[in-house]
This record gives sequence, structure tokens and C-alpha cells, in this order.
Amino acid sequence: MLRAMPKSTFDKIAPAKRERLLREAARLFGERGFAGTDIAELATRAGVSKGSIYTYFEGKDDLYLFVCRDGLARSRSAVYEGLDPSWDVFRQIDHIFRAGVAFASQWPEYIVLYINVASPGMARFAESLSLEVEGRTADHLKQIIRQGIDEGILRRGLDVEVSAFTINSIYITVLQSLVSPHYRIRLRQYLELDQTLSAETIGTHLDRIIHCVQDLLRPAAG
Amino acid sequence: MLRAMPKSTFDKIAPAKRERLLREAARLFGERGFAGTDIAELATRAGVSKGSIYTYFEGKDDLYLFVCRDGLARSRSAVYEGLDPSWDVFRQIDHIFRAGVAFASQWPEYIVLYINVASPGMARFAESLSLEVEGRTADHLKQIIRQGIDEGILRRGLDVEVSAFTINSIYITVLQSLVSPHYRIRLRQYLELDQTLSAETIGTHLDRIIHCVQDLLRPAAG
Amino acid sequence: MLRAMPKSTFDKIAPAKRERLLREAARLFGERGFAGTDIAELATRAGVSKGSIYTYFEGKDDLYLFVCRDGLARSRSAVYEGLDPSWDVFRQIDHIFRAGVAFASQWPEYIVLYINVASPGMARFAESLSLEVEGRTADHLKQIIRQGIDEGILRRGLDVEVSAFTINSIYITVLQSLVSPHYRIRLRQYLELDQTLSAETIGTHLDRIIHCVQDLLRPAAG
Amino acid sequence: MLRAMPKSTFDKIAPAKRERLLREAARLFGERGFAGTDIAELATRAGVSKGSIYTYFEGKDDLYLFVCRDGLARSRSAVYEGLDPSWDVFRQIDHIFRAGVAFASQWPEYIVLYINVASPGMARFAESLSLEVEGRTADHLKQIIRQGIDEGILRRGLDVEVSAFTINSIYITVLQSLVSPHYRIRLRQYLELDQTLSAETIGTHLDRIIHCVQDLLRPAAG
DNA sequence: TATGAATGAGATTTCATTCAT
DNA sequence: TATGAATGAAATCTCATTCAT
Repeated sequence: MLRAMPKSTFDKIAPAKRERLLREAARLFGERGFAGTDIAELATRAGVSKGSIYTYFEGKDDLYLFVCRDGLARSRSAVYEGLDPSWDVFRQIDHIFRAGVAFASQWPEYIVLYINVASPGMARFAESLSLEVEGRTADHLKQIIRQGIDEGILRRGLDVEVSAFTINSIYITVLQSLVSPHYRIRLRQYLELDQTLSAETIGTHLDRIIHCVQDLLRPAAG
Repeated sequence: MLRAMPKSTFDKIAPAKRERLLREAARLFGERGFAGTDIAELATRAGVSKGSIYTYFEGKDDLYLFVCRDGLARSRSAVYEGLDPSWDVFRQIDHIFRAGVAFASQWPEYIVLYINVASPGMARFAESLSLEVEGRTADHLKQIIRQGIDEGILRRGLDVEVSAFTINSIYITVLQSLVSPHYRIRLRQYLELDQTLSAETIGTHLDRIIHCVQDLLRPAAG
Repeated sequence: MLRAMPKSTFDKIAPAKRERLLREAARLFGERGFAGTDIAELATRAGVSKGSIYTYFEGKDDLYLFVCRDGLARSRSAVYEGLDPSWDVFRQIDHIFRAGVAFASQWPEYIVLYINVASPGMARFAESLSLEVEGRTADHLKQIIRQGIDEGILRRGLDVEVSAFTINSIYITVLQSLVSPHYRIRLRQYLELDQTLSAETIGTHLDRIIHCVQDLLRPAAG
Repeated sequence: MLRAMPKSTFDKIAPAKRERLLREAARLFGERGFAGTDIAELATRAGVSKGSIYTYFEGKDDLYLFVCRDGLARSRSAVYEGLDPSWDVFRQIDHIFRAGVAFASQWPEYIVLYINVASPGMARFAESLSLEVEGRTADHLKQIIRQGIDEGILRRGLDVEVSAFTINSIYITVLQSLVSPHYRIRLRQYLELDQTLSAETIGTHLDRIIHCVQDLLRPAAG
């Protein structure tokens, strides 16, 4: 049964120990996937015993679900906490992409978990996780687009829902490009980049991508 | 070792047997993921013996790689074979999205394999597969966009590479929405749909999405 | 090491706590067997901490042995305390069977412990427990049979030891029929009973069984 | 799920290998009980790999159930195959006890399994096994008793069902005395025997027990 | 004395792969 | 070439017991 909540024991342990376990779990689940992750190895890496993990969580499923939830909450706050609701659409979108990329660069494991959830064999986690993940982002995007239209800074007649979907699709794909070998190769091929993808390169190309997304919404084409 | 090619014996077996094995393999790898797929079950479903699979392929890795390659080739031809290069950008994009959705509806397992490849733990397959998958699509998209600009039917000053990347991101995300529980939930939340996602509903919404993609490129906003 | 006696601390705790622990232990060991009983679950059910159990007893073995001893003592006093040594054999046997059945109905867990002890894997407890359990009963049965023969109310030439053994075998089997699924099914098949085994049904059939046992000893067949 | 039947694979292996596995399984389950038996150790002792056991049986439950069934069938045929239905009750009972004791001496592990089944924690096996085990014996005993009454060689007015139950209780208890440490101690105490229980001793005492059982049924007390 | 978090040996079961037939 | 029984490494999870608080 998916409890999605650790046992009470987990709340009580030292924060550093807690954090280390969560980080290592996210890293391993990210690197190897759910099925490929070995609880024994996680225990070793996190500096706890196998048994302890089972005092914190009901089982592997429960742990995985918690780590995903935790990671998604971290990514959400990384993006939304620095966001000022009084900004206009363009600035908010700019912020979302930049904060997202910054988060993905610093904590790639959590973005990888997002890909994981969409993976086959993860169907049993999908319902539980997806609703809470996507709901807020979808609502926020649609809201700022509507506001932009009302303010006259966005194209009249814009399809709000589809535009939000589109922007988020690009957002997701960009973040995945930073953490998944497959998406990285894909990005390189589209943008005709050489092997390495340095921080500066990313910055430059991110400007282009954000610009393109904003053009999507602008009333008159540049 | 990734041979990426079946042993010669696989070429010699009856085409129906070959096809059945590939279909069932794609289905199982799709449903359960690479790690979750059991060769014994595949053998049973495909009506061959476990031993035979090992006479056709070097091992599970080799089989998986072949099935992915095969699936990606199928998806490519499903989309590009009916495409007339003399069509303008808009019609070509319209065709790509519709043919892609049609293919995903009929052979969802192959789209799922695409998600699989981007998954963590699949890194060792990524390099080998990604280059050939994405290369052609990227080149074709960039080419038609450039042509559209030259013909004056697309916005002047369009960022060709980024636009191609963007369109493909939307394309991928739409197809994933048809086959992955997570992406399906996400689509429902963005488009504010109820539970079911019937063929007709998809048709309607696909129109909106294609429209949005085309607007992205159009010189003057609708 | 089998100490067979709890640590001194166990004597000092509140009688209600003591009793509750013993009852729950008997119940669990009965339901699940020695190997199947989880000390953590016992602790929870008995309202004490796991640690406490280890301050009362040396370990699981020690606890088990004590619980068995305690249960066997309870069953012995339930049967023998109400027994008047001045009664004749027939009345004493009648009393033993009825008191035994009454005890088994009220405290089935203790009878189950008896079956447990005879079980394989319990060999290391057998010697220690069996001697004290069976010794007294055997001696008492043999004594009343001898007395009955002397008084001329039992068959002359009766094989005293074997008769005692026989009677006790029937006694044990009857009690087991009340508490073990297997023996219950067996009883139903011999007595041609339907599913349920109500208190009244048992009463009726108990009369028949006691009668049969007494006939075994009687000088002239009915 | 309790299949109670081995996978088809098990039927096909070499009889000697089959027999060795069944013998060792009965022995181990007997010595240690169900929970105490380690599949890995069984595999080693039986000279097969752990994996093979799982190709023969669904799991430990399935194996246990099969071994019990097999053992019960062996014990039944050991007793009933040499029995001539034209014999009178006394001779048939004599045969049953002697054949039972002979079987228990040669194949103690199978009698131990019988005790096992009655053990707590084995409830899930009880229904499935008990019916088939006890049904036949019960019917046969009742039938020969009825016949004896009709022939006038048994007491008129005998309680057929209870007598059959009684005789079987004694039978079971005698066999258990040969294989279970607890029942062995009990037997020694009732019959006032010293430590060892040699074949001859058993023979002598078996005579006494059979005699006692027969007296139970006889029309006039000896 | 009481607690319950921590431990890790050990149990069951799975499954990719081999190989004799 | 085809088969499927055999293998054993490896993975998840349990649980008696310890020990710091």
C-alpha cells in the first residue's frame, strides 16, 4: 500500500541524517531508476543500516514516493519562492525558466526523478504524484497568461490552456536536457552545439529559448 | 557489449515469428521498463523458447537496443513516409503532428520506448540511440523552417534552431500524453478535461495545439 | 541458555501488567507458533516496550518456556483444584474431562501451547517441559485406576499403565479438537457433525465420549 | 495461492532426484517445522539448487503442502495396502496399529508432518489437508466396528462414532510417541519405561496397547 | 527501570543466462 | 537450430536483540 508518508520515526531523526538519506536516495533513484536501485547500497551510501530504512519507511515503494514528493516540493519552492506575483507575464516566465535551470543544475537528481515518474512501470505512482505536481503549475501559468491578455500585453485570442501546456512542455524539455543523457544529446543536435555544455553556453541558449517562448505569446511578431 | 544488431539467425526466421517477437518485446519493455521485463515471460508471450531468444540476440541489452531501434524506425517512417516535401511548413507540421498522434494511438508501445530511453538507468543506451533518432528530425524541422522564412511565409528573424527544438518538444510531449499515465494526467490538467480522453476529444484538442504551434512561427499574430 | 525462570524484575511489576503480558504472549505463541511470533508485536499488544521484555526475560526462548510453564500450571489447577480425591474413579474422570473442556473453551491459547510443545522444532523445550507436565497427570490417573480396581468397581486384570495412557490420549485429543483447526475437522468427521461446534453440541458429545472412556474400565460391558 | 500440486516440471525429473528431494523436505520440515526450514539448506541437502526448487514448486507453501500430501498418502498406503477386508475387526485393528508403528519407525518424518499440520500457524493448510487425511480412516474404522457389531463379536450398544474417534486418538498418540520428543517422554512416564525405547520394547508394549483397544470393543470384559 | 531506534544476519524469491539434449 | 531445466547471484524485507538515553 502506498502510504506516501514516512513512519513517524523518520521525523524524529537528526536533520543532517535525514537530509543525507534523502539526497542519496534521490541520487540513486535518479541514476539507476526505481528497479535498479539497491536498498542495501543506498543504506551504505547514506551511512545507515538497511534495517533503519525499514524503520523509516514501509518499503521501497513508500521510500520512493516520499523522495519524489520531497523532490517535487523542493523544485516547486526553488522556482516559486523567488517569484513576485506583481511582475508581468514576461518577467515571471523569464524567472521560472532561469530558476528552473538553476535548480536543475544544482540538484539534477530531482529533475531526473520527474522523468522517472513518467516512465513505464511507474504507473502505480503516477496518479498519486502527478496530480499534486502539475496542478499548481498549470493553474499559475494559465492565470498569468489570462492576466497578460487582460492587461493587453499578450495577444488577444490566445488559447490560454494550450499556451500554458506548450510553455510547460518546453520548460520540462529544457530541464530534462540538463540531466538526461538522451535529452542532452537531443538538445545538442537541435542547437548544433559541441560536446560540452558549460554553464555559460547554457546561459546564452537559455536566453534564446526564453525569448522564443515569450514570442509565442506576444501580440505582434518581432 | 552492445552489438545493436541481432545475430544473423534472427534475419532468417519466418517473418511472422519475427514480427510477433518484436511486437511483444516492445509491448513488454514498454509496460514494465527494461529492468522490469522478464525474458521468460516475453518468450512465452511471443511463442518462442527462452533459449531461442539467446540464439537471436546476445542478451537482454542487445534485444532491447534492437527493439528500440526498430520502434524508432517505425515511428519515423509512419510520420515521414506520407509527407510530401513540396508541402509548405504549415502543412508539413500539421501532417507530422497528426501522423504522430495516429501512430501513437495505434502503436503506443513504441512511444513508450522513447520515454524509456530518456529514463535514468538507460544511460548506456542513450548515446547509441539518441543520435540516430533525433538527428534526422532535427534536420528536417530546421530545414522546413528555413525554407518557410525564405518563402516569406514565416516570421523574419525567427530563431531557427530554437524554434525547431520548441516544436519538437511540444510534439514529444503531446505523444507522451497519449501513452504515459503521468503525461496523460498532466494533459488533462492543462486542458481541463475530464477523466476520459476519447479519440474525438484528442482530435479537437490536437487542432488547438497544432494551431498554437503554427502561430509560434507565423509572421503576424492571429 | 534455557533459564526457565524470568529475571527477578518480572516478579516485581504490577500484577495486571504481568497478567496482560502473559495472556498476550500465550495468545500470540498459540496463534502463530514460536517462530511465527514477533516480539515487537507482542510488546505492542501487551502495552509494554520491546526493551522491557528483555529486562524481564533473557530472550524469546526464555519467555516462551515461562509462558508454557505458566499455561500448563493454569490448566493443571483448573482441572485438579475442583477435584475431590474422595470421589470414585468414574466421577473423577468425569470431572477431569468436563473441567478440561471448560478450561479449553475459556483459555484455548493454553491448550494450543500444549500442541506447540509437541511440535517439531520444539525439541529443545520438550525435555524441560514434558516431564513436569505429564508426570503428575500420569501418576494421578494410574492411582485412581488402581484404587478402582482395589475397590472392585473396575475390571480386574486391567492394564493400569496402558489404560491411563489411553484415557489421557483421548483427553488430549478431545481438548485439541476444541482449539486446533485440524483436530476440529477430524472431530467433525468422526462424529459426523456439521460445520458449527456450539457449546451445547460439545456438551452432548462430551457425554458420549466420557461414557465411552468409562466403559473402557468397567468390569462388565453395558 | 495454495496449488497443492507441483509444477509439471517436477513430474519429469529423474525419480531418484524426486524421491531425494521429497525425503529431505519431509525430514527438514519435520525436524524444524515449516517456519524453521530454510529452503537454501533443503536445496543443498537434496543436491539441487535453490532455483530448481522454484521451478518445481510455486513457493515454500506449495512445496510444504505437496510434501504433506505425499507423506499422508504414503502412510495411508503403508497401513491399508496390506489390510485384508475379510479379516475381522480385531485382526484389522491389530494390523492397523502394527503397520502404523512399522511405518512410523521407518519413516518418522512423515508422522512428524502430521503433528505439524495440527500445529498453530498451520491453519491455512489445515482445511485443505485434514479433510482428505481423516475422512477415509474415519469411515473405515466406523465400518469395521459396525460390521463387528452385526457379526455379534463386538459389544451391542457400542457408540460407533465415538469408539472410532477413541481408537484413532489412541493410534495417533501412539505414533506420535515414536517420533516426537514430547510424546516420547509422555509415553515413558505412562508406561514407566527407562530412557531407551528399543524396537523390542515397543513390540511388547504395543501388544498391551492393542489389547487395551480391543478390550474397549469386546462384549464381555476380560 | 523503561524505552524504542538501530542493527545486520538471514530468509524467501526472482531471473538472466547457460547448456545438454 | 530449438528447447527449457538448471543455476546462483542478487534483491527485498524481517526480526531478535542491543544500547544510549
